[in-house]
Amino acid sequence: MSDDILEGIFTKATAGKILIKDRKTLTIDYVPEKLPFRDEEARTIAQTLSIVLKGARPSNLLLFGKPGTGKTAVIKNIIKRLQKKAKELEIDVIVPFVNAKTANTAYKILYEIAEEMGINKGEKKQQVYFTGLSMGEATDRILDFIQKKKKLHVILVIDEIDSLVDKNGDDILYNFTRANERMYEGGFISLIGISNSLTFKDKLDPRVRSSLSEEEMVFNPYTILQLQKILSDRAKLAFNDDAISTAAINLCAAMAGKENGDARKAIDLLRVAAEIAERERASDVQEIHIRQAQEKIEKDTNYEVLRNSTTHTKIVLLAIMKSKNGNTGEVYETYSSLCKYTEQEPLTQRRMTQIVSELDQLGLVMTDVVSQGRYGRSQRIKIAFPSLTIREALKDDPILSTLAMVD
DNA sequence: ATTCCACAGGAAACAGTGGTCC
DNA sequence: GGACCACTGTTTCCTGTGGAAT
Repeated sequence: MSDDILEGIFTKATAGKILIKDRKTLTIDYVPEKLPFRDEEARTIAQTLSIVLKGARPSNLLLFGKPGTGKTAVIKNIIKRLQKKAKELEIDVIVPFVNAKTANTAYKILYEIAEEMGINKGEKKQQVYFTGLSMGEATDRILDFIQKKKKLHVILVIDEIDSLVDKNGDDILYNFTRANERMYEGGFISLIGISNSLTFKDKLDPRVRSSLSEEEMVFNPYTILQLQKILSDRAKLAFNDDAISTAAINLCAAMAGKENGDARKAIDLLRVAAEIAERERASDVQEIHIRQAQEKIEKDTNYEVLRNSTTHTKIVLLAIMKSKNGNTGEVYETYSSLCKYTEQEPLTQRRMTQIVSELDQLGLVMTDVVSQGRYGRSQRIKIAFPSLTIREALKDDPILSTLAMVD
C-alpha cells in the first residue's frame, strides 16, 4: 500500500466523528420502558392480568399482529411490573416465557417451561429432562408441580404460538387449557399466546379455540408516520446531536412502512446505516446510507442462509439457476444430473419441491404456479437475488465450488 | 362438457440418532 | 443393556387442481 493511500485513510479518520452514542438502544433486545402508540393495548392487557393480584385467574389472552408491531415488548413490560407488584403483595406468580419458534418442538417447549418454573432445580423424580420422557409424563410433571405448590399462579406466555400449532398441532395447548380442571387446591394456569398470523386460530380444535381466545387483541402495523416518530425517538437516544438527518429517518420509516410496518426492521436498518456512515467517516447518516444498508441487509441474510444450507439445498439452488424455464420437472432433471456429476444420491422430487417451498419462505426463490392446460400444472421457480451471491457463497464449498462458477 | 397432463402438497410411515429409565 | 421416547429428514402414497385440448 502506498504512502498516499495510507495518508488518505488517516486524514479521513481524523475528519470523521462518532455518530452512535448508545449502540444498545438499536438492538433487538432493547425494550423501551414505554412503547409509543400502544397505550390502549397495554391498558387492556394490564387490566386483564391484574386480577392475578387478587389471587384470581386472568382470562387466557391471544395477541395478533405482524412482526415488529410491539406485541412482545408490551407483554414483557407489563409482566415485569406485574411481577414486581406481586412480590410486594407476596403473591406467588410465575410467568414462564417461551418462544415456540426457538424452542422448535412441542417437547422442547415443555422442557423450557419446566426450566423457567424452576422445576428442574427440584427433586430429581419431578424434573423434566432434556429428552427421554413421554410428552404425557412431561406435561404431568409440570401440572403436578403447580398443584403441589397449592397457591401457585402461572401465566404462561407462548411467543410465536402459530409456529407451534403449524408444526406440532394443538395438543400442548389442549392440555394446558384443560389443566385448571385438575387444580383442586387453588393454583391455576393462564395462557397468553402471541401470534404473527391472524388465521392460525382456524387450525385449532374448537375446544382449544374457545378456551384460548377468552380475550383477543390485534396489534395493527405501524403507519409510516408512527414509524417516523418511533425512529426519531430512538435516534435521539442512540445518536449524537446532528448525527442523522430527518430525511434519512423519514426514508427509513418509508422503507419499513412499505414492508408491513415492522418497527424492528426499521430500527435495524437505522443501525446498519449508521455503521456504514461511521465507516465512511461521514459527518451524519444520510439517505444514501439507508439505501446501502437495505442492500447490505438483504445480501448478508441471503449469503448466510446459503452458506449454512445442506449440500442438497445448494444443488437445488444451482439447478434453479441453471435451468431454462424453471419448471419443477425441468429443475428436477437438472438437479438429478448435478447430483450425478457430484456423486450425490438424488432426493425424490417430492422432497425437492419441499426444499423449494422452504427456499420460497426464506425469500431466496420466487415461485409461481402456472397451468399449461393440457400440459399440466407446474411451478415456475426463479432465483430472487443476484447469482453472484450464489457463486460467492459456494466458492468455499469443496463439492460445489467448480459447479457454481460455470454457467 | 369432459378429458387429461404434470404436478402441488397433505398424511403417514420409516430410518437413524441421541437421550433416559430401571 | 434393553425398553421406551422424541426429533429430523426423508420416502411413499395419495388426492386435488387449472385450464388447454378435444
